[in-house]
Amino acid sequence: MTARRDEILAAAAELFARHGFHGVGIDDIGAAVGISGPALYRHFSSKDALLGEMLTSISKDLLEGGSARAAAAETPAEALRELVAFQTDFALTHPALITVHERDLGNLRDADRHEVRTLQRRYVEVWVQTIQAAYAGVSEERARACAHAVFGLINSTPHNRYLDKPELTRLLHDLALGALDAVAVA
Amino acid sequence: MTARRDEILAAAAELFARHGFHGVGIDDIGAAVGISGPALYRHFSSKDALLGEMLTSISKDLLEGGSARAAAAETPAEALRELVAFQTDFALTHPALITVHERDLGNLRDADRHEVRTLQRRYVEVWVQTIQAAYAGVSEERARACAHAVFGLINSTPHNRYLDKPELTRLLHDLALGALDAVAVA
DNA sequence: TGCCGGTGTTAGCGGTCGCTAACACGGCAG
DNA sequence: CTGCCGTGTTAGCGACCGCTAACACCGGCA
Repeated sequence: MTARRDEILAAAAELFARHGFHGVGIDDIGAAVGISGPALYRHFSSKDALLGEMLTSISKDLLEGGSARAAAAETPAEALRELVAFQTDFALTHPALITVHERDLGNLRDADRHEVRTLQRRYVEVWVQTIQAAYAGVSEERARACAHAVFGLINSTPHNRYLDKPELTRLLHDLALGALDAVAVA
Repeated sequence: MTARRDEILAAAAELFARHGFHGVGIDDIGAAVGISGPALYRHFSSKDALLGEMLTSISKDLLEGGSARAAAAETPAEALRELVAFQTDFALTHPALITVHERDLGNLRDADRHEVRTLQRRYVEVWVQTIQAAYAGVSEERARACAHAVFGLINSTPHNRYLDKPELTRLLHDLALGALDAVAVA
C-alpha cells in the first residue's frame, strides 16, 4: 500500500521540520501515524532512506514543476512570474517540506545528498537562465545569487503566519518581483 | 577565562550549523577546540545551556544593534536602509549563527526559548514600526510579513557563495529595498 | 614551600536510539 | 481448508550520547 508510505512521509516531514532529523525518533514517527516504532521498517529500509526519499521526491517535484511552468510561458518576463508563482505556491502548500529540504540536507547519506544536490542545481539553473533572459546584462553569478535570495524570501513562509493564504501569496509575489526588478535597474 | 568560552561557542556554532544540534556530540565540540569531551563542563553547565547562551546572545546583538542603527537615522527611509544594511552585514559576518538561530530554536529549553522568542519579537517590532513609518498605509500584519520575508532574503547568505562580500552586500541591499519599495507601491 | 582554584584527563553510568528477531493475525489464492 | 504474504506487535541488542566521578597538572599567592 503506497498510501501508508505517503502518510508516513507526511507525518515525518512535520516532525523533522519541528525538531530536526536527529531530534525525532522512529517511535515518534510511528506514533504520529498510529502504528508503533519498528513497523516503519515494513515500508522503509531505514530512517536514512525515509529522509532520502522525502528530499529527492520534493527536489524532483520542484525541478519538474518549475521547468514545465517556465517552458510554457511565452516571454522571459512571464516565465519569471510563473517561476515565482510556482515557488510561492509550493512553499505555502508544503511548508514542512520546505523547512526540512533546506535544514536536513546535511543529514542525508552521501548518495542521496549527491542526487538531491544535483536536482537542486538543475532547478537553480532554470531560474538563472530565466533571470538572464528576462534582464539582459546580468551575469550568471549575479543571477544565481538573486535566485538564492528570492528562494530565501519566498521560503520564509513557515515563519509567516500573519496573513491568510491569498494575501500572503500576493505579497510574496510582489516582493519577489520587486526585488528582481530593482537589481535589473542597477 | 572568557576567551575559551567564546572559542567554544564559535566552534559549536559552526558544527550546529552543519549538522544540527542533535547531530553534534559533546566530543565533537571539544575536539574542534582541541580539548576532549567532558572538559566542556568546566565552561558550560550543559549542552543545552551552551545552545541557550549562543542563541540569546545573538538575539540580543540583533535587537541592540538594530535598535541603535534605526534610532540614529534621521528619516524613516534612512532608518530602513540602516536596518537592511545592519542585517546584511550581520548575516554575512556570522552565517553559522544565522543558520543555527533559525534552525535550532526548537531545541532550546523552555526558559531559553521563551527569552529568545521575546528578543526576536522585539527585533521584528523595530522593523515593523520602521516599515510603517517609511511607507504610510501599510498595515501592521503586512509590515510584519514583509519583515520576515526580507529576513529570509538576507539570511539566504549561507547558501550564497558565488559573489565576493562587497558585491553580495550591495546586491542583497538592492534586492531587499527593491522588494519593500514594490510592496509600498501596490 | 605548600596549598588551592582553574582547567584538563580517562573511565564509566544510565538512558536513548536505530534496528532486528520472533511471533501474531487477517485476507486472499489455489 | 490451507498456506502465504503483507502488516502489525513486543522484547531486546549493541552503539552512542550526555554527563559525573575521580584524579592530575599548573600557576599564583600566603
